Amino acid sequence: MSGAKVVAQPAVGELCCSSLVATPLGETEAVELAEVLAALADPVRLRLLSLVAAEGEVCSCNLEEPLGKSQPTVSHHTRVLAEAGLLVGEKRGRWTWWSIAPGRLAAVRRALGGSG
Amino acid sequence: MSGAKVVAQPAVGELCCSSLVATPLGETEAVELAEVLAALADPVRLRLLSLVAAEGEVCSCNLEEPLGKSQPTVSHHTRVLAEAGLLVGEKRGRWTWWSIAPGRLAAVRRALGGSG
DNA sequence: GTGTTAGATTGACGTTTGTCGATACGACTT
DNA sequence: AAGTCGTATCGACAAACGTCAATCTAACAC
Repeated sequence: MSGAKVVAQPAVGELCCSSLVATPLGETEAVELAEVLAALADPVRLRLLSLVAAEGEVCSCNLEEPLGKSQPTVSHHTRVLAEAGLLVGEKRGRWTWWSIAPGRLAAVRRALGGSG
Repeated sequence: MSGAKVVAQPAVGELCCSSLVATPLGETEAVELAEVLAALADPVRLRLLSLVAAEGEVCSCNLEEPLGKSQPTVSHHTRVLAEAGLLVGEKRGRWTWWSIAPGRLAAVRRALGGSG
C-alpha cells in the first residue's frame, strides 16, 4: 500500500450527453443535475471550492480559518462536495487533502447548456 | 400602452467578471452565485426551464400538466426562476408567457469557470 | 351587471438544510 | 502504554424549502 487513500467516493450521476436548453430534461436527469447544483448552491461551499482550486490541494485544517466556520461545519461541506463528485479527498497520514475532481464542474457547465 | 406587460423583474446580481476557479470568490460574489444556483437546484425547476427553452415561450397553463404539479406550485417555481433572473414573464391578456432570460444561464456557466 | 378563467398570494404542513458542541476514531509521538 | 492532533460522526436546533388547499385578483365573455 502507498499510504495514501482516496476518501470513499460515492457513485455519482454522469450528467451525460445533452444540455438543458437542447433537449427537454427527463425526470431522472433533472434529479441528478439538481443534486450537483444543490451541492454548489451554498456560499460557503463555493468559497471552499474556490480556495481548493486556487491552492491545487488543501488540507481541512487550512480551510477553517479562511471560511470562518467550525471544524465540524467544514467537514460537513467537504463531504457534501465530495458526494457530489466535485471534490476528491486523499488521506495522507493524519491529514486529508482535498482537490478539485477533474471534469466534474465542466460537466455541470455542459449540462447547463451552451457550447459543448 | 401595448397591452403586454413584463412581469416585475427584481434587481439581480451581475455574476460579474471572473470564474470560481480563476480567482478566489469573495463573500458577496459567493452569495450572489449561490442564489442563482439555488434557483436551479431543483428538479422541477430544471424541467420547467427545459420546457420553456424547448418551446421558446410557454404560458403557465401549459406547464402544470407536463410537470405534474399543482397550479400554486408551478406559480411558485416560475416566480423563483424569475427572481433569479433566469426566466422572463410577460402578461398578455389573461395569460402569462414565460421565456428564457437571455444571457443569464451563460453568465452562470461563466461563473462556474472554464472558457469564457 | 354576473359568471368564468388564468394566475398570484396566503397559510399550513412535513422535510431538508446549515450550524455547532460533544464525542468518537485513527494516526502519529513519546 | 498514554497522550496529542486532525477529522469524521452524532445530536440538537433554528431557518429555509417544496407542496397543496383555499382564497384573492385581474381579464375576459355574456
